[in-house]
Amino acid sequence: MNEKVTIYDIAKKLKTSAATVSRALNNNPNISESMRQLVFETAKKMNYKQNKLALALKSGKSNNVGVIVPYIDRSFFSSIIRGIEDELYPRGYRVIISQTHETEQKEIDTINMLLNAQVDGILMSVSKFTATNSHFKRVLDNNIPLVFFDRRYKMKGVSSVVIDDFQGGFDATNHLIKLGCKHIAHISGDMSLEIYRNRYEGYKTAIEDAGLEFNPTYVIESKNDIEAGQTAVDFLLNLETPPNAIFSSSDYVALGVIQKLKERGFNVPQDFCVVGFSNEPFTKFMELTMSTVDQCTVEMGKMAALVFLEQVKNSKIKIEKKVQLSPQLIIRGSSSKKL
Amino acid sequence: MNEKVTIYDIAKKLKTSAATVSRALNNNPNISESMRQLVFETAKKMNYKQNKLALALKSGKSNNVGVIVPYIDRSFFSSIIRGIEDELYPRGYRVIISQTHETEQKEIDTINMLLNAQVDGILMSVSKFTATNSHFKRVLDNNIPLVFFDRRYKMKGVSSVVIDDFQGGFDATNHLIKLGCKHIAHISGDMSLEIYRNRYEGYKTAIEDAGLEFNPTYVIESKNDIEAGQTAVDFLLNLETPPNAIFSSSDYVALGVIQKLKERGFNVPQDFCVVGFSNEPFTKFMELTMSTVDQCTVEMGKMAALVFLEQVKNSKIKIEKKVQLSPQLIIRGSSSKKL
DNA sequence: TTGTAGGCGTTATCAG
DNA sequence: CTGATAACGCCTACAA
Repeated sequence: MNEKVTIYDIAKKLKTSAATVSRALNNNPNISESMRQLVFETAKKMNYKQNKLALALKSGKSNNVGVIVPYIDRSFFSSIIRGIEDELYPRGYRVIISQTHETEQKEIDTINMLLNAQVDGILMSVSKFTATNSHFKRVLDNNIPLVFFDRRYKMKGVSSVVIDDFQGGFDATNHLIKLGCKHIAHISGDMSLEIYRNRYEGYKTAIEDAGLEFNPTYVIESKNDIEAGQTAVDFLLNLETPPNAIFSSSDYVALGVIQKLKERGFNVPQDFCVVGFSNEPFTKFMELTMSTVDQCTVEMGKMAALVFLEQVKNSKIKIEKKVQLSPQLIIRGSSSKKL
Repeated sequence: MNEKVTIYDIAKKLKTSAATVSRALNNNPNISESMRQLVFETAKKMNYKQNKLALALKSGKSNNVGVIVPYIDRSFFSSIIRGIEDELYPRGYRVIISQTHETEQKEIDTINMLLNAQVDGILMSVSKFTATNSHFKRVLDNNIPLVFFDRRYKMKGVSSVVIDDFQGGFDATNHLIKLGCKHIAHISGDMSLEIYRNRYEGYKTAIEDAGLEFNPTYVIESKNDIEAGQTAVDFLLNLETPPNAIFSSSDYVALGVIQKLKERGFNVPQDFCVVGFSNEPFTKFMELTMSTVDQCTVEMGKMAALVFLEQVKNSKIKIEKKVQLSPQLIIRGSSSKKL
């Protein structure tokens, strides 16, 4: 029933021109106050809605930003997106979400679609299996801001927001050392990924700084799931000198670790301390709550949004901003013994 | 460096017209094969990207759909969104996300923005505090499909996808009855919300169908958090005839229930059975895993997307589709005793 | 202060 | 088969 009403319709009813209506609506100074009032009233009366599409075509700015993540239903990513949306919505930007399902092909497709859709910026976390970067270059060539968060692809001209994984690994390990643990093992994710290498480096540095012996057999590279944690424990406990603490770069692995430890009769944290990484929601709902490292996800999202906004503001200057947020060690039941 | 290339640029280079280029690119039959080839090649060579904005303005279809949820970082909503995106992306739709933070004002604002942005449809879960419906009417007046999922506002002409909350409540309670529990309490969320009333009705019906006595003092209305569960247990255990099982319409409340029960020396599930609702991720990571009712969130998202697509296809007919998905009772540790 | 005209990039219509 | 032209809705010189 409600056919779309345009500024022409308003102009016709007011026996004036579309230009006048446009000026009135945009609070252009060169217009009489009476006319402005009149236009506003009839616009409201006729239920006029500005067509942002036309505006976008004209101005070249869509006021849409694309956000690309592997999966939106991982708490880590959804809370980053929350931060982004919270920050960008009040500034009039709409957030377009896409998932890559961790495949490079979908990442490429998605970027092409977003480019076609004339987004004003792309904020993304790189898919695990991305090996090429020409699609990122294309974004840059089109002169639209590209901001990586968490997982980045190292290249020139791109800003990124990550947490200080080294610091996180260091803090977690150091906490275990302070608790009196002398034999601390580390279960890492895929070391070909920067984030896991950095957490590992933090671990190693903490060990060495404390004058403890670094033992390479205490370092296990594994998948990020519960089973991997269980398997790792079985392996570690069979060593000649088994560890009495574990820092895991994944909360899921840490969960498997705790399960297996209990199964084998250990008391956590009295006999054995465990610290995970990510502050997944479940870590605080467990019977024995888990110590972990919080990655400030909402904060990370907000920061990514702010970096984007800054680039938009200074569109002439090419900024390459690297923001590194400090992770937050959260001490809970799995590593709280007092010695 | 890479200035935007349009079909005019291609036409110029090929000394032909934009119309021809457009036809070639769109595989219009009225064009010579040689021309088509030539256009495709040079388009690729010049790195041409179709401007979807212009197309959208021309066609009136933006190929964007708006999705509105209270908060994107709740696992319930993010996995619905995942379902929506998975379904819509391959069909060329992009998904615009916004959060209402459970306020009606932001819901209204968001709908206005999305309308201005000429979205082709709106899929949403109504904010808890929404009391009016004129913004929904506006969507309908603009003739764009509106699909509610989970929380709906009862009104004519709007499709919705919900789960059968009655069934969920019934199944959960019936499961407890079959386990031999005779005194089953129910902790409900805000009864002014349809979903909680329905779960309650399911509970009540199961009790009565089994020939057990329905006891109104066993029904508690509370907030959806851990503390509320703890408080409720304290209250229930002080009754003359305390219950020996609880069906909670929230997993968080159920978690508080289990915590408090253990604190007071009960063994779950031997002395006391508990079933929650929602299948929050943490329920399967707890030491004592929790029985709950899964709401098929990804499925719900997919279904909402399909209902939208159907409405787009038959745009002349006004469809008002009510889809009700069956919830899935998941039996885990907190209610698994054999009698 | 107001109106006219042109253009943003496409596609559709109508001639040729 | 191909080319000009109008139109989608808006903004903005430029002219009046």
